Amino acid sequence: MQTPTLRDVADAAGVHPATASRALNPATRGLVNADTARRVIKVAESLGYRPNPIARGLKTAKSGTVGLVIPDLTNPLFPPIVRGIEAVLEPAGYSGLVVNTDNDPHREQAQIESLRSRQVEGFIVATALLDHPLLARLQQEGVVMVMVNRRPDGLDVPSITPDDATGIELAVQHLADLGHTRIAHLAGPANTSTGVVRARAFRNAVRDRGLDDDPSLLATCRYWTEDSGATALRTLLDAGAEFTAVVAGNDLIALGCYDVFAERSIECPRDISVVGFNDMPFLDKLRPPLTTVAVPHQQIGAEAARMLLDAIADPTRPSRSVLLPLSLVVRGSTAAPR
Amino acid sequence: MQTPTLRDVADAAGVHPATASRALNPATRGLVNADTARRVIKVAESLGYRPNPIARGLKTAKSGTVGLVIPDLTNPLFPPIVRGIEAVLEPAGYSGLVVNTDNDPHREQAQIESLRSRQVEGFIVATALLDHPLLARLQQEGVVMVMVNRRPDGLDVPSITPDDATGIELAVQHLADLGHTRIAHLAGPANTSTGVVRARAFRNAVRDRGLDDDPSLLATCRYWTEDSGATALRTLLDAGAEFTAVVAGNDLIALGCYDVFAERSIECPRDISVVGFNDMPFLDKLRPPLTTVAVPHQQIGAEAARMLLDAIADPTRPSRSVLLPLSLVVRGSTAAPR
DNA sequence: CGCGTTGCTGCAATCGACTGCACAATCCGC
DNA sequence: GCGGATTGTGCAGTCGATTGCAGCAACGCG
Repeated sequence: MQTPTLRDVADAAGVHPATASRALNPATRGLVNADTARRVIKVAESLGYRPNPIARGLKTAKSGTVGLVIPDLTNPLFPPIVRGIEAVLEPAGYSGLVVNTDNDPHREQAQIESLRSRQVEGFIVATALLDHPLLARLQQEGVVMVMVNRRPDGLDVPSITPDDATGIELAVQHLADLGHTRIAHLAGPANTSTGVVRARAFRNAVRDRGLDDDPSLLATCRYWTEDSGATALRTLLDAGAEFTAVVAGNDLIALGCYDVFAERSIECPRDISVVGFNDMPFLDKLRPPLTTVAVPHQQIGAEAARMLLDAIADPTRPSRSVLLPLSLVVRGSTAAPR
Repeated sequence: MQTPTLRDVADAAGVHPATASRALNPATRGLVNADTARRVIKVAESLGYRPNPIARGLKTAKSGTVGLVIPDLTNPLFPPIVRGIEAVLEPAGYSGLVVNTDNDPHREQAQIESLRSRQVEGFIVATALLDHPLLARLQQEGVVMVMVNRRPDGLDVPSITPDDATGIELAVQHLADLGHTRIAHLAGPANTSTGVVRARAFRNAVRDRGLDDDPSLLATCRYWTEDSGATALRTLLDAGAEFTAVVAGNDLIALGCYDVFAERSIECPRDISVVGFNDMPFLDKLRPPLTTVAVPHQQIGAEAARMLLDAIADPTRPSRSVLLPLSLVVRGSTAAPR
């Protein structure tokens, strides 16, 4: 016999399947005589009974799965988030279905449709752009979801994001402490909330400290990539901007700076200091090791999963947004200006 | 109305649900009048009908999901493999459920049990140790699975692995061409097939080329980690072994070497050359950039998924094993010996 | 004209678990 | 010792799609 069914358990325990079902379900166990329940449970165990989630899902319209929508799993940012999510999902009896959108709206839509037809009970979305009609629609349809890392405009959705503003402040403060006064910022894409939030935080931080707040020290990257970072830095340099330090929108952009440094034999940190953002793995192996803002990715994932489970349990619960605190990891890419 | 059901489609098309079902299923469409089928399909489309995989799964005992068992998603080795897998699974209408085992046999067992109760139709396993009783048991029970990256002993399971032997040969050949004659090997753990295969390949390659085949030039790492790599290299160095190049069991072990170089002010590649294995991301950003053997991870994943789908379609199909070709990426960590 | 095919469609059961409702058994108080 | 309340269980229908079997119509052939 393959995996025993509820009926097998009921027969073996000498009760009706309905009774067995109630005995096995903690929520309805109270309806059953305690002795009977115990007996059923024992029989179920000895038979190695495992409820079939498919059958259960058919009746209850619950699948025990949630969709994880991320741009690209091979971006080192996301694996820790996914692990954090699964760490919470698993003990709750849920699993996550991961899909990659490559930031392509069509792909995203198709993937989300596919997940919905798979009856996922909710979504954790890491692909939110500032303006995101698809998510707005889902939201309207009452689909449960939680945003991580990004926060879309005008959408009342729970979100977990790092405290970008404070992170940027840490970076700027560190550079200011070292004596830098002309600090450039290579901002992330303007259509991502992360990009604009960090850029705004940068200007505020610079102003608050009375450092040079010069628009010519700001360049915006088209994508969150090394190449875009390199391009942005070249633009700044070619325009003749003068600065002794760079706050990069994220680590990949900072890596792009390293490429430009090599091209133009600029020495880091002697000529220019650089601070990244995210603390990707292996940054300490770079030469020089990259100073960066550490983001608790795993914790972000865990928090998001918890929030999603809450929302699934009670969809009327008002949406909260959580900002997670960051810290600066000082390594070798920052030093006092010459 | 929420998502329409088959019954809705049937009603709208004026046919019996059974007919609608047959019309919508390509495999049974032949049983239905072509006109009727066309009509049903059109109605289904206009209603936005999406079959409910849960209900379908209940009847057909198929879930459209497969389990992906990996040690740790945050290890940069795995994300590309997972993407490769999903790229193949998705168009076939399957999704992958990812679990992390952290190489803990208990956790692995629990995870696999959980996946089985979720009715996955097969497994892609990346955690295989050389001796793996659990997998042997599953195999006996007729569970469909495919192994990636590792090949367990005495288990007749399809597997996709990089052609480790050839990869190691490429590395050794490259070093020999540069003029190295005393080459050390920091082998991966002895309980992993990858570890022993590469170590064996190393000895053969060295012998074949008439280089020094000295047992004192071999150290085995306990784990596939930076720390283990560093420890192994220190052991070799402390024992007074003389060599001008190191072939590391993988990139992480090679990174461990970098740490030791920094500790003992050994200059790479001037004093010692290093070759890694896997071509993890961002290796080109190291100083010096790491020469390594590139493994087509995404392709490995894709191939594994294809094989698994084949095996699901026809479980009697004999198990094949595929070796994927590798290439050497020469960067800055190798040079001629002084 | 009658009988047997063929082709298409409908009926109803099924997968495994859940659940509203009815009914039986027990218990209580009076 | 009887009516009514309180448990505890069983019955049967349900979720949505699939499928073996039966039935019906049209058609061909003798």
